[in-house]
Amino acid sequence: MASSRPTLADVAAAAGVSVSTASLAFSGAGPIAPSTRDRVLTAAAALDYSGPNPLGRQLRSGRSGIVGVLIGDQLRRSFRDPVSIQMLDGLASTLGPLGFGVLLIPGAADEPPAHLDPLVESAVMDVAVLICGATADDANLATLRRRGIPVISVEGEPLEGVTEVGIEDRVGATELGRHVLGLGHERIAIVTLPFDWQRRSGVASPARLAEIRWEIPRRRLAGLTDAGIAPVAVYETPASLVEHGKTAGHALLSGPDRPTAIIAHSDLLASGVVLAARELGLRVPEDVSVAGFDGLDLPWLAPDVLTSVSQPLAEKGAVIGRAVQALMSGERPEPTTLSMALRIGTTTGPPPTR
Amino acid sequence: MASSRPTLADVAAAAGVSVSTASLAFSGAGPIAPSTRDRVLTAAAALDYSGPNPLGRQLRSGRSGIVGVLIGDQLRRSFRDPVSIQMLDGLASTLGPLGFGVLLIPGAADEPPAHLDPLVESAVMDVAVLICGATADDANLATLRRRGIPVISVEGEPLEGVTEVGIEDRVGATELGRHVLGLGHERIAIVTLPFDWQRRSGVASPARLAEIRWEIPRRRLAGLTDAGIAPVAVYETPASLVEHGKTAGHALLSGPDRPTAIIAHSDLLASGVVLAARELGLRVPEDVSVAGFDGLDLPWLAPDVLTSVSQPLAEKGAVIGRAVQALMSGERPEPTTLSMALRIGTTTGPPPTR
DNA sequence: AACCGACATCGAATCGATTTGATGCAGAGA
DNA sequence: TCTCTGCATCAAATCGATTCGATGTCGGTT
Repeated sequence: MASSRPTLADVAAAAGVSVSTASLAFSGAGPIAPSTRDRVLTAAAALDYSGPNPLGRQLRSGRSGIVGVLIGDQLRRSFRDPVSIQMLDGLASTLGPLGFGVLLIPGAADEPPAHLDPLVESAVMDVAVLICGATADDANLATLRRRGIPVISVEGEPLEGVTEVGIEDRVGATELGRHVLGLGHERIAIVTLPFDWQRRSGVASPARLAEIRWEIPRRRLAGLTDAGIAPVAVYETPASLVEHGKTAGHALLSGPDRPTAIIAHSDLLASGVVLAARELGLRVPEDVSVAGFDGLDLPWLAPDVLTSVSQPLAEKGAVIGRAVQALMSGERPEPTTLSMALRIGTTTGPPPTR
Repeated sequence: MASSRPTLADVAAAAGVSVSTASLAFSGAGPIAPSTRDRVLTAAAALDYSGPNPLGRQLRSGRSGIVGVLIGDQLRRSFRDPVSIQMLDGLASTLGPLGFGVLLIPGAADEPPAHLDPLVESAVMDVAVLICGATADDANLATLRRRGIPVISVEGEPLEGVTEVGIEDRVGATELGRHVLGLGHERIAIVTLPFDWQRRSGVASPARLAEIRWEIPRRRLAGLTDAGIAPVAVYETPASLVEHGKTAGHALLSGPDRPTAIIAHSDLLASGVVLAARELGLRVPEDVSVAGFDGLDLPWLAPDVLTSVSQPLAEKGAVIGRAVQALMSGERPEPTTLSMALRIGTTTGPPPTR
């Protein structure tokens, strides 16, 4: 009593009212005389009571106000990608004012995860957001379903009972591809996001290209094919990081018959390619054109601006936030697909005349 | 019953045992006959029961398994800094296996925050971590104290009842300063982290230098002073971002009597300075030396390696994780101060001979 | 045969709040 | 004066689990 923190019952006793009345004084849900409320609040202040314990409230209401965000990768890697960060910021900004908190659930260090994440199994959450392109055989997804937690999937494949939020990246890729083709390029190479857990690094064989597991590289490659691009090489990277783009750029630009244009599946990869080109003494875009994906502002490339396809990251976060809200009010929100916009920068131009 | 999810009581009824026995079957805390446990687990599987509801467990135990991390800034800005990310990754990696989740609590968009963050006020958490250098007058800190939530403060000022985790950045700054002085530099400029909520941009006046509110720039400046550096200019930036470093670099290196060395309070700022120097046609380190703080790997500067003072970011996260664990077992963990290590890269050298 | 201890199981209290339905009281209308 | 209405208040049930203390049963010891 003296040692532990005061409870609503203590406050009610001190104010000389019942627990229910004290509850009403805090929640305001129900009729209460102003004088009584004041008395309760005064007693609470005197006891240094900091408001109703959220645990009790949660048990009663069945709501925790927590949105679990499954990163599907280690934070270290995932959060070096501004794409994740900006979306998460948009999400947190939308959710915060609604009283929701974001619980980070990082992926396992071993890939594919051998054991289920204990947090997915046991953490309290009202809604889960898979921000990593979920697939149907995802073990985490199965667990969330069993627990009865509504799921929002970002850029994943369409799944039964899951709210989708996506971007038109296939269309965006096609636009980007058409832009590059329109400049007159014929020898075009592609630097892709990882195909699966293997996260290989190197030029992908036709066999490898036929077994792309993850949705995002598949869609973006398909979009480029739609544009009519027949790449001279498709280079797979282990993650969307500058250094992997650099490695790919060196590999693609060092050999004979180098491509005149390189299209990367992310701006981070593309910026690595630009850096590699510069290191090799190649001018961008005079000697080689480079295009990316996402539409980020990359200060270290300035004054160059990457040609890219912009996705509305903050809006993506906001859309997810609204979907969370809708799920909490018992609605089944519609799947949303956000459009992308071609951004022509300074890193693409006509191919060199030889 | 049929509509809502099954509870432990339903499982117990189906298995023909009491609720307490069913609880024992799941928790394993107490003697139970293997046959009985099997019966309960079978009944649970038949009912599609996914294990005890964490809300109920939490109310009883008073523990939520959630660690609140107060970012103290917008995610967007804060997470563009690899320092925060890597530390957060270390923290999440340590906490995850212990069954703790990380709840992100972003700072308000308006600065200083006019209203209290509702999450600080009401979110469930066992421990709060202030990763942004807390000051004594922090409103969030007061709220957390009132709620009786133990607080861990990273790189903040020493505060009553708060567990400190810090780095020896004052000492590190001194080592870095000695290194630069030892090379023979006399005209040294400093690019600092923001002094307070105002987040000004530009050369700081002596008056301004006397009223630094935030701990980190104050300590790092003090460390450089300890080394015997009397800077020709101290340039304050609004945030630790590449573009702000670039702005500062342009301002400091464009005028007459430019400094021969620039020391920045973060690697991100320092890398901006390097980029600015390159844009101005200055060679690093032949024309100007640049040093940073944190010891990050910045792929876009390669093959250059920034001279810097490394802090053990992953270890910092791990130390915080262990402090959380200690606080949960009722101990009062000792404050920890991690040491830094001078890393001499390729961006510092002797001053140009004129 | 009486007793004791170990062990499995159960009933009931507990955690801290919300919420429903009941109660009491005051003022208005007949 | 009696009743009816409306409002403030309260007692008790509820949310879903954990845990303490009690009960019952069985085997073994003296």
